[in-house]
Amino acid sequence: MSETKAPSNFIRQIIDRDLAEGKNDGQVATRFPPEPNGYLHIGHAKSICLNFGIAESYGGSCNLRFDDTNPEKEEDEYIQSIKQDVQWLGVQWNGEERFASNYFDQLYDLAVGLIEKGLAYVDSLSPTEIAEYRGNFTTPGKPSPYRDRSVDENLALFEQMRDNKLDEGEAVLRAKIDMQSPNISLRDPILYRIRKKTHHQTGDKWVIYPMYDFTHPLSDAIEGITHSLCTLEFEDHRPFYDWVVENTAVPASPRQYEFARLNLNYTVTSKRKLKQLVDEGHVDGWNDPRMPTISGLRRRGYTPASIRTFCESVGVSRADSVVDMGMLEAAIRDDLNQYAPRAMCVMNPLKVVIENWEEGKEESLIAPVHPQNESMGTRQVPMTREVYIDREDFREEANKKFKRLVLGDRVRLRYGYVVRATDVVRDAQGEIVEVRCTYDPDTLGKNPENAEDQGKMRGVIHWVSAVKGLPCEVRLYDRLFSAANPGKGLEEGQSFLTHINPESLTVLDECWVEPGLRGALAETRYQFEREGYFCVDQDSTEERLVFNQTVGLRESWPKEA
RNA sequence: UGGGGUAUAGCCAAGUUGGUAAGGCAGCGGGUUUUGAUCCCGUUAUUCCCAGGUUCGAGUCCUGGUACCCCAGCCA
Repeated sequence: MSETKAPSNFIRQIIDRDLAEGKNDGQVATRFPPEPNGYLHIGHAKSICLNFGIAESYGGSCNLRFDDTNPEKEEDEYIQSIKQDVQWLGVQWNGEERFASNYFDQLYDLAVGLIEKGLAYVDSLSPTEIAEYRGNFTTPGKPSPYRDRSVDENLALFEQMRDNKLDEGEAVLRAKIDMQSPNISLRDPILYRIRKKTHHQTGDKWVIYPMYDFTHPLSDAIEGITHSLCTLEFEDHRPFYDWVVENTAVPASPRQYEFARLNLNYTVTSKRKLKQLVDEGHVDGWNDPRMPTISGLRRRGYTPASIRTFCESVGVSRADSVVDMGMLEAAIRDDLNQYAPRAMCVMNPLKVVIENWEEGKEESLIAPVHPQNESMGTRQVPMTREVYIDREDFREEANKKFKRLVLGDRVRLRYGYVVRATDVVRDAQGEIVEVRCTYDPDTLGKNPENAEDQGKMRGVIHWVSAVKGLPCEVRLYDRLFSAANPGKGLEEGQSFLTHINPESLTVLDECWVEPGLRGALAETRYQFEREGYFCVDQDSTEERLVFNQTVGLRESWPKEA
């Protein structure tokens, strides 16, 4: 996964130092711990690349662990999709996938241990009372009247919680730390709550579930994780993470380190918002090609390698940042440019008739599959009297900067002959429906000798035979949101949804692609020359190909063309 | 407002004990080119949030400010 040396970042420096000091017996163990409550997105890819990348370069291991402590939000569908996405990204987790729920028995015992040490108690305050007693930023919390229950009473009550003798909200188990702490997450954080809900892994075995803050350090310790990497918002929880590790009988002392989560402009990377886009039908599912989900990027045509190099290029730091979408696009262009087979596809067809080309004559032109990689071989492109070119590639008149077909001037049909536009045919509305041309038979593989006398030679354009080409559908995508930071700067009551770009999807259903692509399988990627990178969509059929535009080619146009 | 963090180019981001600002993306100029692509060459911070201070020397140390982010779920 790393041809290049992984770049320096503060986490690698910490690990280097730990190793130099002989910590953890020289071992490095990380984990990627998603909650199965949604699909993975590009932000998770950053975490995956970080955790698995570190494990790989230090000869360590990385576990895949589902943080499944809240049966209310989780589903098996998400577990399956997460496993598939992680695999697709090309990393391999250590052994079988783990579940925090695998440790529920141990966690329960550890909680009992805390009660026995007088470090945890059952609180019978109501949820609203607990919030009131917690205080706020300026007001310290105050102790619950139940804070000083005896160990025996706590033990009995916790058992009642577990044995389904109490109702939801009637009691919680809390750590006894410091209700006055300026760090609110230390004001007797809740360890267990009652949730009478069937769990996707443990079924109805439990009616009490441990909280993330209690579960995570223990799961890490149980699995022998050495470096537990999470995002910045958990910074305030680190003292409690350490408290849990110190005060329970666990076999290891993992350490938590926080890094800044990935933000991309013109999109959202919050599970809540992505779920809303799906649930309300603003997009066509989690794998809609406009979604920043792993499955969406995949369907869009992104490769695992491009996502990995992107993650490497954005680096890992503790500074809040918003990465430009252009970086992601640069990564996929760079990857695909190297090996994507080239093909010609006309998306807005305009018929061209070559008047001096014999009726019915067909010629097979030879074109390289890749201009810089001869080993990819050649392909055959049929040439006929009638071909399609893109409407954008023809103008009745244009200045010299326009390097395409202009009435009276010449242009090369890529891999074929030089043609000259002689006339146009219009329909009743006056719209051009056809361009009449002549071709120079002596220009295959060589340039015309007569310079300007037949009109200016302007450039090279792509085309597809009107009789041999394959009709197809092409889906063009634009950014999902029209604002760099969706939802920002709006009035009260407006949500990020008001920034959805109404033109994020354009379906072109009268496109023509060269016949060699017949039968191409879903996810096959091409560069449509002069247009961009495209991949075959899963909606394709034998009869009709459907392509998704992954990304356009880089464009450097003279300003006033 | 109490606590915890972060500030280096348009966007990410390196910068080890203070020694004279990496790299990528984007941009700009030029060359090659049967893709306005690719590739190649060159260029882009006298300056590191601001103000003082220490020092022969500060992005790195000290002092004081400013801006932004996170925390008051029985979510993760």
